[in-house]
Amino acid sequence: MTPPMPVRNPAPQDADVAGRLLAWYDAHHRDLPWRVPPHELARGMRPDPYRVWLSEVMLQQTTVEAVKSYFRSFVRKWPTVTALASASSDDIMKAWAGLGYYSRARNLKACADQVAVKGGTFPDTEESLRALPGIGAYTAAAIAAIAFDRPAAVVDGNVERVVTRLFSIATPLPQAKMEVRAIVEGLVPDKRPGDFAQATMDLGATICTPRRPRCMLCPLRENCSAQANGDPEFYPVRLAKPEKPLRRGAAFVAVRSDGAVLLRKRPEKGLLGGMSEVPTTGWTARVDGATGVSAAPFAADWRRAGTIGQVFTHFSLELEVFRTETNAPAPAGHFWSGAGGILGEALPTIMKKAIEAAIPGATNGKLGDTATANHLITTIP
DNA sequence: GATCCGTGGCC
DNA sequence: TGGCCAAGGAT
Repeated sequence: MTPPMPVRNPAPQDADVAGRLLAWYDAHHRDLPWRVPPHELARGMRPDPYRVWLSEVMLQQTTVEAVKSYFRSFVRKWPTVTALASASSDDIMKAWAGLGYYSRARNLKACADQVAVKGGTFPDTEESLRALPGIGAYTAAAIAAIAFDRPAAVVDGNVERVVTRLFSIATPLPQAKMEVRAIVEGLVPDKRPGDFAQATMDLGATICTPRRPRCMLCPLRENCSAQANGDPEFYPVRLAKPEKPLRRGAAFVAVRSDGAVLLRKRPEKGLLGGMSEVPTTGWTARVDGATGVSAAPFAADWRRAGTIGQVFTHFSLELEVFRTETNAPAPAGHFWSGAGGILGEALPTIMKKAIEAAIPGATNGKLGDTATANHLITTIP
């Protein structure tokens, strides 16, 4: 595919892009649990930096819908950054389980600790925020703009899409990032920079969507180069992604008569770092080390319970699940989950799937039926 | 700069 | 149905 012929239209930087976006935001902003809407800001209300920070970290590469319930749960459990700092890493990992990218939870705790030591007050500049664990260029700019009213250039995936369309930027991402940033820096208004950032992201989420953008409803359509060219969906151009290799392994679900499940903790760093898991074979390669019951944590009457799968960021995984019942003490490095089941444990989704395959109903609906149906592989050779 | 890091919804 | 993508960060 080739980019459409550029069409001359009023240059976006000469239009009052920020003014139009803010007016649109006043009328069409989304109501979100962590957001202070424009009419309350106008009455002098200020966002709580803790809630802004928490929501921004949760929203990294994660959809708004997935974040909502986790955000509510976190602020109910830990209303302030000091309260969060007082929590154990273990409790934070448990509360984060299912949201993904678990290094975020570890960095969340590290960041809360640092802020708590300084009296529980977040720094209020982009640079000082950027120095905290888990806060990169995007998150620092977002907190600075939204919580502290600083004219920071907030560039996320939404903004990249809006800007590459507005200016017909055919340079592939992520190569075009610097160009996009420079443009945004020129667009940020002195007043209401936080609302401007949120307005741009809301526009990207509801109007300037990846597929089938609703250009007829867009406040910027008159100045959008891609719209004038007739193919906004062409942008942004992205580099092709490498295909995901398939890895295989086996998972062992040992069930005690009181319903407890044998677990162990994964290393702090790396894939699913710091989370719990049922014992498994290795699965760092396509066929990794010991296979089948020879890799079980102890000899027992292991019965096949099915095969589960999950697609991770850079590989796909299939695990053959084995189950046994035993009341033996936990082997070294292992522990029995709380009697009655595994609810509340820091289990990533793939591990909940494994347990669900071995003990139907064990995850008590915390693993969606749809997800279970989509990933349970019933045809076993 | 390239690679590693989850999950769920969408068409 | 599977590829795409979402308010990215760390190394």
